[in-house]
Amino acid sequence: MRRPRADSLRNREKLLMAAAAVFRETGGAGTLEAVARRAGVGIGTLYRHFPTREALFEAVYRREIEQLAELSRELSETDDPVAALRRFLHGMVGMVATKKGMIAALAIAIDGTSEIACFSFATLSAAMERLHAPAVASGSMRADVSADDILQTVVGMCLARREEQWEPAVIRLIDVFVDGLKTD
Amino acid sequence: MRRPRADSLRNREKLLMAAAAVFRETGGAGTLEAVARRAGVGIGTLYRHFPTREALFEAVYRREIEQLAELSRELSETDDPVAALRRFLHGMVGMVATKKGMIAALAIAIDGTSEIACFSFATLSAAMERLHAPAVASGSMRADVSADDILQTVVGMCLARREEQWEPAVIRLIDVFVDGLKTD
DNA sequence: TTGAAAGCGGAGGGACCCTCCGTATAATTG
DNA sequence: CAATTATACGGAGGGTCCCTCCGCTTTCAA
Repeated sequence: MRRPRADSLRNREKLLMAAAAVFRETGGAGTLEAVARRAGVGIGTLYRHFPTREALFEAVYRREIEQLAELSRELSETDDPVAALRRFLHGMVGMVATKKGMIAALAIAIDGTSEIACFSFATLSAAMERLHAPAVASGSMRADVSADDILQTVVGMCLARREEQWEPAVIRLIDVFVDGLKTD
Repeated sequence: MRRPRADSLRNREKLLMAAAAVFRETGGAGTLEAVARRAGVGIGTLYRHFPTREALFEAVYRREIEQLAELSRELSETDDPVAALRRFLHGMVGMVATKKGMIAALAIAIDGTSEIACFSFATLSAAMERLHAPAVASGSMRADVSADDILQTVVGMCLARREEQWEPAVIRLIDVFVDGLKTD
């Protein structure tokens, strides 16, 4: 098993850079041809590296997803598990509001059916679980709502936004929701 | 100002029937060419009647949206405003889960930018407001979350679903959310 | 150095979108 | 019941994007 050719790695990297730029500018709607052009490679090369649009997307935003996982790891060491969960959700919203690509990454994680979208979802799901399980175990959070339920709710709140300054509203909604999750 | 030609009205109706069928079968992803073919008219005719895909969608699902508005009117005569709001949200989820087209109609109402999508959103927004205002006025619901916030949250919950049997989970989530909305 | 494995590029076929305009038909008028 | 005119019809065609396929090029192990 040879190691990958140098030009292959180079092109892969160029494609990721170009895709990040194009997706940022177009809100994820850019054409793959534009990405290939920008990367200075043929369209065929793009498709060889990333067989579907989603595969490219995910490769671009995998890092974003992993940042969320990282945040959950940090917060999981807190004393107050409900507060940690709340802070995680706030952080999630903040990242979605700030980083152009995150919303697209989440949409894929939730909607996508590709193997790769499943990975994203699993990562987020695990991140959520890490904070959810202690909260339930401590008895301060109701047990009939799963970590995935919460994840999908929060992503849904972010996806279904039309106005410009939506961040404060969603933060408030999350607080309401978490209030509802607390056992009396 | 003459009245519209008979063939025009006939074709419009045929197109709506065909579109409803095609969208039901494809989950809203069917092509406009397929709709025209099914209706037995030319593609040009379709575009004359419905200048954009969204316009056609909305025409098809306007009724669905209006059913929700109707439900809110019925419920607005209840004594317990919070319970009425909760029942409306449950009804909404039920309709989304049952009627194939509703989810698409909602997605358009929330995401769409067309004049016509705005109408859908306004209708739903008004329906929501009809139940929200009394609940807030009665003092049993917090005032810092708007009717639109709730609407978008619930639609988001429905949109961001991946599994098959999602209805019970979303019902539970709504209950949690409404619990959070109640003033202690 | 060299030859095969790996990778590259882009032409091209397919799907869909939407427009345009010559033709056809319904409504109106005399 | 023509003749006239406003409306509407249909689908060819141009544009965009998606994705595949295969002849050519480059890399790298031997």
